[in-house]
Amino acid sequence: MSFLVKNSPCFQVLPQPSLRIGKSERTRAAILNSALDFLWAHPFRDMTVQSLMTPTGVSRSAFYRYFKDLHEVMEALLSMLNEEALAVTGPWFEGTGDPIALFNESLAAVVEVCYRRGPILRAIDDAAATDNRLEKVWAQFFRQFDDAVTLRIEAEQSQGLVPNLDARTMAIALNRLNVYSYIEAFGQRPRSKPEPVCEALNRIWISTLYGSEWLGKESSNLVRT
Amino acid sequence: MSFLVKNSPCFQVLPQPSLRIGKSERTRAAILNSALDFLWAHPFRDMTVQSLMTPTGVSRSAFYRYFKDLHEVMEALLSMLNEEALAVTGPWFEGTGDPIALFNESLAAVVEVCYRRGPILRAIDDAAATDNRLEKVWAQFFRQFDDAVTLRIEAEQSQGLVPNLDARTMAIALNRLNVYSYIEAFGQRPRSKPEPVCEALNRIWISTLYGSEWLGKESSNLVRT
DNA sequence: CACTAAAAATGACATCGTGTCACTTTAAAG
DNA sequence: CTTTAAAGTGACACGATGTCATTTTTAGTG
Repeated sequence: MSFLVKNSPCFQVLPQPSLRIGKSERTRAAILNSALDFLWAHPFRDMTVQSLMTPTGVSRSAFYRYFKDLHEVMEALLSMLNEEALAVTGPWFEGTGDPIALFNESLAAVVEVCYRRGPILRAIDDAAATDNRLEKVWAQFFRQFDDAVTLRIEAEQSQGLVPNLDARTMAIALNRLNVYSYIEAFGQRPRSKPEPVCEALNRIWISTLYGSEWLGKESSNLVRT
Repeated sequence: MSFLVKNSPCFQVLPQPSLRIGKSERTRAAILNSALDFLWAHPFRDMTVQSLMTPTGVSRSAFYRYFKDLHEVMEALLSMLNEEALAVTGPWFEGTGDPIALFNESLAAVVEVCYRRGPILRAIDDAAATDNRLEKVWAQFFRQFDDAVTLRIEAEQSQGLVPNLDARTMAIALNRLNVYSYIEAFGQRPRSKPEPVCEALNRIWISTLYGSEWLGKESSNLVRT
């Protein structure tokens, strides 16, 4: 899931069948690409094993050599998405520097990722409703961000930047706000423009955590140092 | 869906088989009650036609006399939930009176409804992912609140109470915030306590729309009159 | 009470996607 | 070229769905 390359109509797992890797790896990647292609144009509920294997030219039953079932495919896509999201939110979670500026940056980057992967994000959420195991992994994905945001809020609270509130409850609410705003806006094509969504989320987070007087500003070294 | 009566383990459609109504109506209500009972203890993905009919003592195939499929059952439950939610949010949507006080009241009431119906709410969202028609009805449910909140924000803006922002985008984001916070907190048992959720949502809405200086206050007639 | 027509309920069946399995084909290494 | 493990295949059993012809029940009527 590392080497991602731009390809029509969406980012693919492997650019072209590389001869340097085993046949097994190539077929597995082909299936994942099938899934990305399929979900770009259809909802998860219409996905069947057949629909993923036909484009690969391999028989349906071969699918089960690579994945336990369709949900395991979705789990692979989720782990891909998770990598992309973490890569981009890391800076804010570490959190050395101007908190508001850092947040703005991270938010914009994560919105970009979810815009680009919108239909996949939606498909994962849909699929999680139909499978126990995937549901757990999806919940873990959320919890990971819940934990990080909770820590961040508590850190800011200890500096007096954020008022006294139940950090975890707030983190959970704000993360649901974001993910389901992404799914709503970017989950099915034609997708909404990302900028207004980013702006709205930014406004909500900043005014809730720091107060509305900080909107559109960086917190500057006045407060921080 | 009008006469709702408290009954273990959750609110039922009909208290006891009334002899005043036709057999057909009674069986239909029995199926809906089966669904409420089932979803109180199991996720939607485990629901089958059989699982709804066994408790009624009627054969599986009789189900199709009353509903096209399981999703039509969920549609009926959604319309029930919709009634309950509208009844409680109406006052805020009409919006004559102190806006912040009215909002507090409506929010608390809607949180109570979603707490009481948590597992059902979750089941509807899950089911919507697996059926085109239900997905549309569910989207309409959201749109109805998106429209109402948008109007309300615009009304406040024209009075100078709420800053200039994209009202619709904000309404969509805030509604997703609420519904998916409810689903997260109340969607599966054991459910979280409703009060902290209510408090967090209140904080987010108020500080985003009116500014953090209004937290915990009513806007009073100073501003309004 | 008996009769009848419509409503309600039933069991059997065809369908569809799933997951498994015994078997065949392929391809890489000696 | 041979060997052996990996990759791929077709056929099958399963489970849930939705339909249908048929039977049972119910409610109204003479």
